[in-house]
Amino acid sequence: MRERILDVSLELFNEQGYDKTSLREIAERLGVTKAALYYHFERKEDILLELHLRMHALGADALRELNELDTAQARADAWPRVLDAFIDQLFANADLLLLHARNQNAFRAIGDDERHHAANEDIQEQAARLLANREIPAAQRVRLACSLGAILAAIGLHGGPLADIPQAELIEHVRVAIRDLLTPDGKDHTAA
Amino acid sequence: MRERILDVSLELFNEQGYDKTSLREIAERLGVTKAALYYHFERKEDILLELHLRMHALGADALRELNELDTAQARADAWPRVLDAFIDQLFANADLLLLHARNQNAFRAIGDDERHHAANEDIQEQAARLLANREIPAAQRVRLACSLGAILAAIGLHGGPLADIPQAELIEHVRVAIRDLLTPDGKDHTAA
DNA sequence: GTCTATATTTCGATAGAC
DNA sequence: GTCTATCGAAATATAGAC
Repeated sequence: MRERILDVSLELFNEQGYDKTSLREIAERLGVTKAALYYHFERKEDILLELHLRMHALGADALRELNELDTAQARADAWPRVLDAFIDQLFANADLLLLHARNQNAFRAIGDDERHHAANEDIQEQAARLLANREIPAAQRVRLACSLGAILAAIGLHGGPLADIPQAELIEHVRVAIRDLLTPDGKDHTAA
Repeated sequence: MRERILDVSLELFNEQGYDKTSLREIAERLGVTKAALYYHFERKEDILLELHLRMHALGADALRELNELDTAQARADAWPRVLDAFIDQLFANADLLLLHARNQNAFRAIGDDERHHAANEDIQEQAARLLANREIPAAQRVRLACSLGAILAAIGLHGGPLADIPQAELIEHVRVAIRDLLTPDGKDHTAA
């Protein structure tokens, strides 16, 4: 049941947003009453928190690999490879990603919560630390940031204007595009 | 006064999100009462709508230029140039962009509103139409989508992990990166 | 585990004086 | 144009029976 609540909540949060989704709606779609939800989750925030932890688990492995590398340059160099493997995983969990992209504000409010900062290292914090690392050339840091945004945009727009493109094909396009983005090619951009 | 309300609202919406920002807070920060706001805006939604119209105005010119081109291929070809000029404008209005990125749900709710669809063509719809155009090769459409996401990410992260990079430098990095992203370079990605 | 009922709070919005 | 005061709705959350 706890699982069904999380599934339905994720659906509704993505459709209408966290704030505009009431517990009554979640309960209705589940065929139960509002009060029943409180048996499984103490507060509404806890539902969102649990969904957040799932995304945290998603990237934990990949980012751990990055952090085990010694030098900052080595981490930057490894990024393309890690990112490439990452893309599949991100697309496979598009709904979790969209939840975060579309409800940044709601998650920020949770950030001040106890358990969030307490227990485990957040994936977002790890990514932020990498992007903030001044030992990496600024140009490369910007490209890293752009690559994340690019992937997220592709996933988000796959439900919209890019809906006609089969996912497998879309992923391949993204993969190649990201590789172009992350590998400066010294092309003459000043044109003729 | 109407201007001050919009300024403060934009601030608060970006800090806490549209839904979690109450009219009471906006009024408090302005040193007036809630009721005073209702003299300038009939509904809370209207504040958000007005902010939306400002972003619409932002891109209207650039996108009009695109739509005046005849063939779909011509529009795709012109995109890099338009986008390049666009980037400056987007960075100059970062707060408006972040508002939209961080409150997608709130804006979607407004989309069903009367005046929004009635009067003018929305910039987002125009961009969506371009991205959905099947006359453009899928690979290129994906790259267009990615470029938008990349720019947005750079702007969003400039307030965070990339804060130490001067804006002028950041913009230049983005400009070059986007150019790499939009021009497939036939590099051998299969590596050695 | 789920229910009915209700407490509590907060918000958007209105009425009318100044 | 701004105020005080209040309405009505909706949401989170709780209490206690089954």
